[in-house]
Amino acid sequence: MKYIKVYNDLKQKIQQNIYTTSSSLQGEEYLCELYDTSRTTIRKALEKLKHEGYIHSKQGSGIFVNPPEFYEEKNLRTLSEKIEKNVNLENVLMNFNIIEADQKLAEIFNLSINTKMIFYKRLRKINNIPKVLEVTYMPKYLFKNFSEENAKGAVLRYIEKECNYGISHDIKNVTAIILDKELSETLEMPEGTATLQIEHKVYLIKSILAQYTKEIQVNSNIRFVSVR
Amino acid sequence: MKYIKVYNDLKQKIQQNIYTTSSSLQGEEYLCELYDTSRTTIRKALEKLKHEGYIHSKQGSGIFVNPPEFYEEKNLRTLSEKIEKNVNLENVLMNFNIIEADQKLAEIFNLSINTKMIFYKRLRKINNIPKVLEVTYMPKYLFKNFSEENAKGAVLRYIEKECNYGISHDIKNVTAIILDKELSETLEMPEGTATLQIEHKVYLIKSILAQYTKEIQVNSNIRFVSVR
DNA sequence: TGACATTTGTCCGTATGTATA
DNA sequence: CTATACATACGGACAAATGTC
Repeated sequence: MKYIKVYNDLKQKIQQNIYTTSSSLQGEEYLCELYDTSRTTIRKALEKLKHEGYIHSKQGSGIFVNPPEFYEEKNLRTLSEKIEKNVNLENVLMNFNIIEADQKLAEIFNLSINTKMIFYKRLRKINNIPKVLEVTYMPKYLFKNFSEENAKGAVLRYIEKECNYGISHDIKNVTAIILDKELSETLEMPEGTATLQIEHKVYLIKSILAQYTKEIQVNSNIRFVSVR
Repeated sequence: MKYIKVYNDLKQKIQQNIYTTSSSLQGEEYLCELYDTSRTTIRKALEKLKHEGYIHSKQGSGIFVNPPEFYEEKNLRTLSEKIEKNVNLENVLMNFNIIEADQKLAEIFNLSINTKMIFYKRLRKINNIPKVLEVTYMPKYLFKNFSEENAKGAVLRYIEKECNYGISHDIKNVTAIILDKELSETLEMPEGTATLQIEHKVYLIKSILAQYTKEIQVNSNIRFVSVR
């Protein structure tokens, strides 16, 4: 796929700051010659970069690179994709079980009651400091071979690479909660601290709900970008 | 613009539930004939609908309509765009002033210290119940005629329609806070309640920061959709 | 299992419209 | 006013995935 190659190459150049912020990208005609393709292909690559917040273009003027804050938080990234290379991410598995769906779970997943579900609870530590407490449910029939070992690793990566499922969307529901005694102990924070609770619904293509997660993040703020 | 017409028409049909969820959209060839256009134009309209979460397509298979939760919260909408028609939104202006930027504000807006800024604080009530407390800063030079009256209305609408500026992105930073005495009184909630504090940065095209807002929302959760 | 038609995805060339400098 | 650069639109060809017989 030619346009993906162009897209990847331009993205890399942008991330390496080869283009200074707001500087122009020498024009579509030039890029056609540089990559030896048609304008259609170049525009498709630019479209993708635009959609992900890397660039914007203006008729009659040119193509401009956006500052990093425009694109860094726009797409769904896993915790392991977010953190830098030199920090240590550890997932402490606190619970792992195959359970049967109760009414609430069945409704969330749009499955019948008593459907077999994978359940796990884990504490994610960065450089040995607790950061996220996660409770996750996944339908067993979609992930027949999912093991404790998988639950300790990068689960979204598992879904994509091992199972070959295409992840489509993640719907996040954010609320504020106050840490009770139990939570404050596991998260090593004072009781009464205000934290963010995030409910995730990870969907595969064709609207299949693959994962329902409730997580509590300590000491953190979330950043989102909406496009008008 | 032909593709916008196709886009609008299909969007309207989707929102009116003319297509049942996950049902197919009769195919590109069919749509070409229906709207009397080329496949390029149809595909451009479909691309836009895809980006906004209304549909997804699969090679060899077809075009499918997504359930409402996929698209309803994906784009930047103002409070007045979100609420239903029959509820009463009232903005109580608590403060309005022209101030000079201190160091922190100057840094946020990337302007020099003492630049003239519009400042206002307002309480947004829905059916007479306090919902959002907002503190907003906007550079005076961008909005020369901005008045108290404008601050009582729909400000994003003012930016777009009255000033003719194009809004590009909104970057939200969400944190959890606990209501102190003063906040709890204005928001009519018990002291100590956990709430969401959202910092907005509304950018125009070319990365110009038009508005910086800090808002506190009571009794609410925020929903976001990330695309993988 | 294999062959086939269908449907979306990719790519090219070309022409014209429109905002900007 | 003019040249430039992006935006829109058309038509055609082939590739790749899917569903069906």
